[in-house]
Parts: sequence; C-alpha cells; structure tokens
Amino acid sequence: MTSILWLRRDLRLGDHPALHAAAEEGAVLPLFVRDPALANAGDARRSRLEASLAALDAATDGVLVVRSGDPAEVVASVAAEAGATSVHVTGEFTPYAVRRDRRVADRLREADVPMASSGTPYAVRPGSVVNKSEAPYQVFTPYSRVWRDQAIEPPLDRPRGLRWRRTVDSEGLDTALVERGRSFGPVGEDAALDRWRVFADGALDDYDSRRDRPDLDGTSRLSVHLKHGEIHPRTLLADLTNGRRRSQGARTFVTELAWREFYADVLWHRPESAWRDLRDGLAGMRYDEGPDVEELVEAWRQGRTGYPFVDAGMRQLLEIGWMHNRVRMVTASFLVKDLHVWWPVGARHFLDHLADGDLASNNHGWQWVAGTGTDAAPYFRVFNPVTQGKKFDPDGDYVRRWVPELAHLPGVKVHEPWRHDGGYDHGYPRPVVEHDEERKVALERYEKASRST
DNA sequence: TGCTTGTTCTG
DNA sequence: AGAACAAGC
Repeated sequence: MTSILWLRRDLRLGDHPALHAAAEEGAVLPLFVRDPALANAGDARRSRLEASLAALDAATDGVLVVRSGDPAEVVASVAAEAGATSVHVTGEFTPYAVRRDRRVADRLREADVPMASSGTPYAVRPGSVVNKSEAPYQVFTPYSRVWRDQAIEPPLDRPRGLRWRRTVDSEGLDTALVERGRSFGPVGEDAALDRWRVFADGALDDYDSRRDRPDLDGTSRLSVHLKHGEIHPRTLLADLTNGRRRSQGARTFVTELAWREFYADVLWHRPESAWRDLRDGLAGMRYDEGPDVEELVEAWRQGRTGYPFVDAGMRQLLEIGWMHNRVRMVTASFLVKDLHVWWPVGARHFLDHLADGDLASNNHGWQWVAGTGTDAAPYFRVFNPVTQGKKFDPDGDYVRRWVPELAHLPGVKVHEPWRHDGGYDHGYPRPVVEHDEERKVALERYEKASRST
C-alpha cells in the first residue's frame, strides 16, 4: 500500500500529523506540486520555497517528487501512476488554498482515492476559537485569552519505521532557485530547530524589551521557517511549557504567535478580506492614485523617500527578503498616511519581496496599520518616521547598515540629515513629502470619511 | 504595538 | 528646562 503525502506549507518530518496518517497506511510518496496559479509569488518567496524543498528532499534521501501543473490533475495522475490508495495533506486556510483543496478532493473522489486532511499550520485550528454566541472574535485580546487556554496537542515525533516510496518520475529542483533561496539564510527543518534553540536560550528572555529594536538581533527570525512549515508552532509552545519559561519575554513571544493565529482565523472567516477592507468604516476614504503618486510609491519601494528609518526598512526588504516588524509598521504607515495610498498596494509589494510573505499575517498587518481591519489601530494613529527611528534605532546603527549614503553621520544624527552639516554630501535624497503636513491631510481625509459613513 | 499639545510637577 | 500626564485627534 502506498499513500501520497501532498506537501504544501508543511516541509518538515517532525511533528507532522499528516505524515503520521500517511505512514500508518504503508509506504509514503512525498509530492510537491508547482501550481501555475501561484507562479506570481515573489522571487524571494519562490526561491526560498525551492530551497526548502531541496532541504526536505535531502532529509528524505532524495525521494521527493516535484511536478508542475494544475494540482487536481497532477495529484490525481501521480496517485494513479503510483497506485496510491490515499492522499494525505495538512489543512490549508487561505482563500485560494481552500478552493483548490476542495477541487482536488472532488477530482480524487472520482478516482476513488480519498483525500485526508490532518493538522494545520497553526497550534489552534482557524475557525475553532469562538465566543459564547459561537461567533468569531473581532478583537485580538479576547481571542488570545481563549486561544491561550486551548489544549494544544503534544508534538509528534517522526514516525517510526517510516518507509518512503518513489515509483514515479520527478521534475527535480531548479538549482539556481535553490541557490538564491539559500541566500536568505539557513534553510530546512534542522536549521529551523537550531534557530529556535538559539533564540530560546538567548534572546527570548529579553524579547519583551528588545524585539522592537531593528538594530539588534532581538527577534526570533522564525517567520520564514514557520511560513514553509519547517517548524510547527506547537513545537515552540511545547518547549516553552515544558521548559517552564515564564519570563515576560517568553509571554510576549507567545502573544506574537497568537497574532499569527488570529490573523489566519480572521482570513478564514472573511476570505474576501485578503485584498479588500475588512471593515467598511473607511469606505469613503479618499486615497491617491495615478502617475503623480506612482512616482512617490516607487520612491517608497526603492527606499528613497528621504526618511532614513523608512528607507532603511525598504532597502532591507529588497536586499534580504525580510524586514523587522517594527519597521514594517512604520513603512506601512508611511505609504498609507504620508503618501495616502490604499494599503493593498503596499501589501502587494511586501508579498512580492518577503521571503516569509504570508497572506494572512501580511495583509491583515497592513489592514491593522491602515485602520481598516479587525481590531485595527484607529486611523488617527500616525507613526512619525523620525521619532520612531530615534526611539527604536537610538544609535542609528540600523539606518547606517542599510543606507550607505548616510553612513558618514554618527549616532542618532542619521535620522535627521537635514539638521546636520554635510547630511546630503553622499547623494541621500531630500524628503519626498513633509510628514507634518501629510499627517494633517491624512487626518482631514479620515475625518471626512468618518462623517460620510 | 501613536502623536501632539497643553498642563502640571519637579528640581 | 524637562519629565510626567491627560486628552483629543
């Protein structure tokens, strides 16, 4: 008996319920399908995925099968070729994935091959945390209280006596893509577990005070591993519980995991909110578009807005496919509230360049900043890019690291080149807009939009 | 998981 | 003068 393990965002062997379920039926054929519908994922994300597949292939002694095409056709034909009696998957919850999985399951049913879903990429299944009237929570804090109290299954070991089977051809991997994917840092399940141990034994206890500092290595850097399922949040939570880590840092880290789960839950309940305002409270909001603002948006994309903290973040994104979360908030606020651009424009750019790009976390993070989401920041919260920089990059190291035209300015001066002699000696651009003015414009438009609805 | 402004308090 | 705080955006 052979069963197929159709892998998607669960590229690991430990703590993998679907792998267990597959292994219980006999030999396991691991399959990844390159879906043309997902070909528009950014270069960073696609290459990082390819590298993760290479790591998994190595961990399975090279039995991974990779095929391109419509998943319904590919999974069905591989099942037929291998004589598989079932297909096992980890549940997926984004709008496209839900439709796709329904379609694949239907197609397999015609061939009398059941598709079984075990587990999810989350500690708590999206849709399972509800209030007393069985409705989803609209606000993070009450959600997180209930989420925290959910019984979490203990992590599973790798299945014993696992037999792999590769009886069908594989397209193989794109070595150039794999190479580029590896440029984002260590890849694969072992690397993810290593990173987690280093973080848990190191920065975790100070996470509460240091996570907001992009100039320090104070964050977990686990996002890309979580994105591809190289590690499961259940593993992290179990370690935190068993290790009885009770520091404020550990508690805050758990809260960050809860945000990830909350946003997946919100997107599951409201799939249309991926690319549209979740709340219609700002429906009358006036945003700028067209050629004039497009030039400003391009300056934002390239990290040439003239605001050092913003530009450092945007350049970090382009160079390493990752941006510190504090800076994601500040750069997002700049696009929405200083350039008056609707949030999906920015969310698209982030997804195009983040190696860890995740639809739920990214787009609902943007909606939070824009004030259009569930539990979003009120619209009148406008980040000041200069004071945010001075506060969270107090020595200016982050800006100097990513903006070489400002590397000659010492200390906190990098945040205000206009106030220092020679600030523009190395070609750094002047501010493309005046924050104080644009803040007022944003508040006026908000005021108008609130009155109209 | 903000910012600004105005006011009061402190040294 | 500058910290600490409240209130409104």
